Amino acid sequence: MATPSVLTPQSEDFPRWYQDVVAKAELAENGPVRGTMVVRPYGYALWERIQSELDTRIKATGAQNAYFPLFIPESYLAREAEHVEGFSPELAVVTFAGGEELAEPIVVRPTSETIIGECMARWIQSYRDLPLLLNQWANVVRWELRPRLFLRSTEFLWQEGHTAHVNEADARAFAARIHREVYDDFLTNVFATPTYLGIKPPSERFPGAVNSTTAEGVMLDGKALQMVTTHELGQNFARAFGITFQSEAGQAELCYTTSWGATTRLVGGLVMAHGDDAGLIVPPRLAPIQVVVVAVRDEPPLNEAAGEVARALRDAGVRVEVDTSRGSFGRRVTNWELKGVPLRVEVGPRDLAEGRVSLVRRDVSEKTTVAVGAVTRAVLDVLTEVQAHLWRRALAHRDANTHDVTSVADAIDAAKDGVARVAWDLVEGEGERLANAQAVSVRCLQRADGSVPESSDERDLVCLLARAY
RNA sequence: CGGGAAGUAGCGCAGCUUGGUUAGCGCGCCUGGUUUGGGACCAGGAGGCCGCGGGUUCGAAUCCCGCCUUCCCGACCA
Repeated sequence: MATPSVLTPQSEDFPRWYQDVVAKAELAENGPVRGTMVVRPYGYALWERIQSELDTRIKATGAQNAYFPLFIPESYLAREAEHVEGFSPELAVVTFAGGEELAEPIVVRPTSETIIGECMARWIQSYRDLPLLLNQWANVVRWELRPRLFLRSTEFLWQEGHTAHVNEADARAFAARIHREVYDDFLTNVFATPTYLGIKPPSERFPGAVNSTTAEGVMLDGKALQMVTTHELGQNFARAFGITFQSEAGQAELCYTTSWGATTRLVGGLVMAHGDDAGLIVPPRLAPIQVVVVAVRDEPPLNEAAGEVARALRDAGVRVEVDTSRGSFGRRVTNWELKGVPLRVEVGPRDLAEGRVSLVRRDVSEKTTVAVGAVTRAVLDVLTEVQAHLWRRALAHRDANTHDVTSVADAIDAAKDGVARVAWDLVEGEGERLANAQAVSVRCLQRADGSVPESSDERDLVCLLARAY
């Protein structure tokens, strides 16, 4: 079963391979304005699955969805000094509308802390109104100099959570909960992507945050990708927007706020975390199509059998599709492999004669046969195994590409094609500058045991360095 | 935004150096037929402001200028 080469091989040119997958799996294409992206139906189906899984988890924490405007008065951003400084270079600003020059320029949201902060200030009166837990699904715009589909686009889709709390401990605990129960749980159990959980060094923090967490994935080429992030915003935005509450004791106090997000970048991460030279590989629990049933020939008995198998699987809760397209068998198979459907059920004349069907896993070149009556059980088992195998494989890849080192020079060297782990004390300051000069950055800080620190002031932290998307 | 490469049919490309009939090829697409267990074959067919704008010229895909877009490498970022 030699796999025909329809893509640039990863080993030949990884960025080219990535683009080929995005194009040939029909995930997305470039829009007419630089940096914009047309997300095609299959790419959007992947995003909808991501949305659905995250949204369920977000709501389980008590957060509620709402929607805030795309347009934000420029003056809002200016109220938080670091925030405006951080985002100014990538803002799209509307200065002309309705046929005339605007009195005050309007910013297209790069993120919504400011406009939501202004609402929070009005909505929160008393400690009884806290915590206030909001989330929105929206598009945002950050003018990108070097766009890449999904990984870095000028307009992208995301979820942004925004919360307000009575004190620092509550805010910190909630951000940590989101990091763990929403993001890490999703990345582990659905996305099958092991990450390094940690906090960002001060240099990489969100503009206006006092602390940012990250989950850094290790892609197949050894580069790191920030998959998700949470921020403790301290009282910075509360101060800027007057987000105050009356305490139990009757005192006016400033809230502590958080924000946290996951973006369409995850689709790019999916491609680069699990794909191979035949295309995308989607973990079963994420896959919009978990099983495709392919009749080997376009003949009534085969089509009927394929339809029956699909019906049984659908009844068992499997997301299944029957391939009813014309064209040669090989062509159709190749297309499903490009799209990364985790399991293919083939129904051919020989199968039918023997009362069985063939199962072909996408993650490994392995074909098995199973009696028609046992298909559902077998498919469920195989999907479970594929999910587990993708996790194990990605974990092994992450660990094999992570190297413990004891000097800045070795760290920079090891980070050229992988992740370097080294004491933060060695790197902080001059070492970080040296690394940055070589396109290597500090991806996150962890405690020595790999757990997530509460702040970068903790002693004896380690840092992970890598090249990053 | 700096350095490099490139824009010709849906995709990949040739043609440009040396301006001149009707702008070609492969894949894909449409029609008909034969096929079908890993990208099938035959025949017929459709599809082009040659990236956009300006200039030179009797005449521009081809020469000149400007702009836009894409890709690679850097600085900024989820």
